[in-house]
Amino acid sequence: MEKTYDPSQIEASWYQSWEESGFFAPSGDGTAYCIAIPPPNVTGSLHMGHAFQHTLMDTLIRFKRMQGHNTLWQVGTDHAGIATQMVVERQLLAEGISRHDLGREKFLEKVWQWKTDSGGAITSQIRRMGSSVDWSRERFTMDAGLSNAVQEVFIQLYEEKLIYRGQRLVNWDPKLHTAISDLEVISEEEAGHMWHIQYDLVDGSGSLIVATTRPETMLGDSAVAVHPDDKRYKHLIGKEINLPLSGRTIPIIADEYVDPEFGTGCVKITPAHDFNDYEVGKRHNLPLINIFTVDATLNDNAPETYRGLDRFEARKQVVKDLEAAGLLIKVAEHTLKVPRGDRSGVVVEPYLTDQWYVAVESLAKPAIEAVENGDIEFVPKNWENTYFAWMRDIQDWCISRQLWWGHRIPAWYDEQGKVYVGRSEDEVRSKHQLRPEVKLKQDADVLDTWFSSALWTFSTLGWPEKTKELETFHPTNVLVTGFDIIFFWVARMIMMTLKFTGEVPFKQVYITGLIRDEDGQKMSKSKGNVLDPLDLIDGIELEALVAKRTQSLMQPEMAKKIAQVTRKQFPQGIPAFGTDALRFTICSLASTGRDIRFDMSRAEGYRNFCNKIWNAARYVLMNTENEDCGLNPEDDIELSVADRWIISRLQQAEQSVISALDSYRFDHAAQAIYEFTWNEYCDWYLELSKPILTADTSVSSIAAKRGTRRTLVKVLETLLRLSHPIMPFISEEIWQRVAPLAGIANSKDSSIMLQPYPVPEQSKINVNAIADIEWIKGVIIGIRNIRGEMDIAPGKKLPVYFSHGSTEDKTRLDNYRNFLLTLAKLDDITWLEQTEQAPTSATQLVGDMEIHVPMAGLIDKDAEINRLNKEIEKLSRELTRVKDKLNNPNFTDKAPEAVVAKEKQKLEAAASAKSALEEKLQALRVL
RNA sequence: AGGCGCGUAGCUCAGUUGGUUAGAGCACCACCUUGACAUGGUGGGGGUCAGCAGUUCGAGUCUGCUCGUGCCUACCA
Repeated sequence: MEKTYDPSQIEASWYQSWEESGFFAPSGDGTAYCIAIPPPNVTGSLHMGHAFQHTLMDTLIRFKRMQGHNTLWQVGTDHAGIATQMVVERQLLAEGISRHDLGREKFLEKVWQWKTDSGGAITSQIRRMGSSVDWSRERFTMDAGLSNAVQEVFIQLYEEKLIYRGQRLVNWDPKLHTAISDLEVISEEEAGHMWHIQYDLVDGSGSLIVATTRPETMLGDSAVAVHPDDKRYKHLIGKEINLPLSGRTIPIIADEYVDPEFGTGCVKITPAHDFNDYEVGKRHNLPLINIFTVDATLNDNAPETYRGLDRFEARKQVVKDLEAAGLLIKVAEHTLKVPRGDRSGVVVEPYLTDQWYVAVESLAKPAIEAVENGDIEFVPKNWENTYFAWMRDIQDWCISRQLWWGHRIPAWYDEQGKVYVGRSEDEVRSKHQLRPEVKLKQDADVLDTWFSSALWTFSTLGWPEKTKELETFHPTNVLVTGFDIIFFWVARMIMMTLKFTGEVPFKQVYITGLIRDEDGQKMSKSKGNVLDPLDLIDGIELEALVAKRTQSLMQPEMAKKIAQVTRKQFPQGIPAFGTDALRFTICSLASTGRDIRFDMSRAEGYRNFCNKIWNAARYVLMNTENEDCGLNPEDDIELSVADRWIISRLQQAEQSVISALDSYRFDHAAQAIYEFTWNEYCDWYLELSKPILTADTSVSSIAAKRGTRRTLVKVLETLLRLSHPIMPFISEEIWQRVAPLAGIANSKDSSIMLQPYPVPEQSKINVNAIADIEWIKGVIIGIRNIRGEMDIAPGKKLPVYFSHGSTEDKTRLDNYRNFLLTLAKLDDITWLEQTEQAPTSATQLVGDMEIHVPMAGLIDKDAEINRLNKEIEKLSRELTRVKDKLNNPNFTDKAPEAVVAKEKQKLEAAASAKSALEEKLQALRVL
């Protein structure tokens, strides 16, 4: 093996080998365990959020697979209607073509082409993450099977009147020319103005001042509203006013909606261009005057001078004209929430159109109950509140989009506009007995992308067919996703799946936090702080990183700043950490219920951890390959205290990892593996194995060497299996070499990923061995402490004396002398009986036993006095604290006996340690 | 306006049902290239657990308030 772990060397081939061997497919044995991947955009690329979620899902899947479950990780991609269509349209635009120039059919061909060309990127990136998804079952939301499911669902909902067509105000995106759902509108505060406009009464008896943030919409006003109880305006209710600029007269109406405290207490009512005004208009039977075209330019309902103007141009013109007419009373600075389309970024208009809706109320009810009664459980649980809050106030879902890329709505219209819904035009004709001369035209719209996503767990398993997969793997076990799509996706999945399968889509929902950069900022292209998981795996040069981050920015003027920041943050570029280190980092950061700041230094630390495992394996192989590892049951085997100890600790580590993974505490699982591997196996066990393996057979028998080799190999082999779900590549690479030494037959078609997951055995935990090793560690650490504090060279061999020891200490010394000599680098240990006096020394305590390192030329008296003083002071502080506690009758009376006993023990230990050290101090002082 | 979080070492974070002297990694200081590993070893320094009050024998942990901070939902023209 190479001296240094190099992920690029080992990660390249394993994935392909696993995939080709069909290891990712369900085994067919055991209880089913299934995760449906949140389908990424087919033409997208992997970002940190994916890397994060995929790591967690793969860890679960590999864990369950090794535990013997029949696991399926269902993979697939989403057609991502608007996003994909926009990309292709942008490409066409670069050639000077619009989609309308091409026509629907040709355009769709282009999109499919683009999907074929670029759709492989995301799937190959998923592979790089090591994700053990079943590629043989890969699905796409627009493939035939899923499209069929979409159609069936649409038709059934329509027939049950749960899908309907209606005319109402929707959020209209004037750039994309489509309706979007409430969820796709992002409202953020922006600086704007509040214009105060004077509307004169028709009878000339006075005027009203109306305050508005959108003066241009006054061209579509149908009324002015005041609060019915507002004394200032009560007498004006029912009167008519002259609407400036448009020559119309509109009434003054009274409506509770108006807040008399806000603005002037008079509100202009524009039912066709404001959601609230729309409701007011309905209550008062006001006419809807639509003044916008689909582009949000002014249409023929506006006075002639404004026609054709863009809405913002029109606003300027209206303000100017009002000013000229002396009707503009005041302009005030005003911050307001501006609704923008999440894809286009342009201001969305409330716009009156015909759209298709899902009536969600009856679907929402069982979906709420499923979470209330625990059929579906959110992890962490507090997300259930978010879910309930939204579901209990859910609005009908606008599912039609005026796009071309997507599932076409299976509805046809005759020339009278009558709607027929069915699987095809033929079916519609025969079902409704339409004569051939009746002309039918299919609805031009497509469905919201999330409509097909909502069917994901069951449509991918073959629904509406009653497939074996559906029966076996549905409901799926857990959905791993971000909180940002709880409404978009999770809630809608729950509703649709309950409706069509009678089952929940998943039993648990694990909600991950958002991945942020080191400064806690959201990663975004426009901020130039995006980390590409592939760059963390493979590494990237600074110049390439800068180029990548500054390429094709929406705001090119940001490029300079982004380059600057990037150069400062990554002066050396990003080193290659490898997939395993990235995955381990992700797991260790994945504590529940909070966002994650991605910290590069953590990744570096875990890359080092991989190197540590790698080198531990080198050591083990070096000592076991071509050696007798005790596999022959005929041979005598002797296990050392270290062997028994590490086996005990391994059981405990296994238990920790398993219970952590069972409760989605990936951070705890990672930590347990890290600590066991580094702090116990490497730091202590490997060191303890050295004296056994190198000693003369008169000191360490053949059977003992065998036992230690066997333990070295077996523990490592188990540790690899324990780590495999988090670190699939390095564990496989090393396992292939180690497994035969551990007596596990492996061949080319075998893999660690098919091996059983470790099962802790209580009977293998040896408490005596644990106590003995603690003693050994205590002695060694005590001596090392003296070395460190006294500046004694680490290589310098020391003589030491033990005094005031018990018979147990004596036995341990007799048994473990060799460990102590080697690990503490001693040349001799002298046991002193109670009556014997140690030479002048630096002293450490292990329990009541004293360890003495003679000063003789090595140790500075004053330094030792200082060190003792420091220790004694520490003990004094503790003594005071414990004494106070025990002197408090409230404590001794009320605290549980065990707690009190513990405190008493503490008191005794501290007191005796303190007096022992004080004695030493005294002795030194009189010297 | 409502809701949900967060605030623990210089930084990023753990800390189960309240119970040793509050932990880890990175960073820092000193010493060390010893035969797995300098992507390493050994030793060490560093925290008023945001603040205040309360409950309790005992609070990082429970309650209330305050401050700071992040997000979500709904919105007043």
